[in-house]
Amino acid sequence: MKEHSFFESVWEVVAKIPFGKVTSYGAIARYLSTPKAARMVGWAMNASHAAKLDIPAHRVVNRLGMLSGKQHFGQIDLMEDLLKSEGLIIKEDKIVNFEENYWDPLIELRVKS
DNA sequence: GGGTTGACGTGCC
DNA sequence: GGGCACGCCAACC
Repeated sequence: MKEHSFFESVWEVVAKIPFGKVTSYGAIARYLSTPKAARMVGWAMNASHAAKLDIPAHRVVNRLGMLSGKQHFGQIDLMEDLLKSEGLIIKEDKIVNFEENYWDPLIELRVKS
């Protein structure tokens, strides 16, 4: 039995992001009831990458839809390319159709009434 | 326990 | 929209 650290909780949410959808670090943080720990979400992405986990970190951007973490993908254009291949429109490190493809775990993973 | 870190967010200019 | 200062907090040393 493995303890669920904050990082693992983040990875669990990110892994549920559907193809072609994106969300923000803050949204994940809010979903985990720690809205002020949004920075940790980004750190968790870095940790997941280091741990070689299969986490779609490219689907997580900041609240402005900007590819703030692109420089952590090894190749600068990798994140942008991955998102483009999923139907997203990127212009100058920013997702143009961000709101259209925004996936909020608070809504999507909420227990439907 | 204390200082540093950080792929963020909010407020303000 | 861009830039800056500050806050926030889990993980790390």
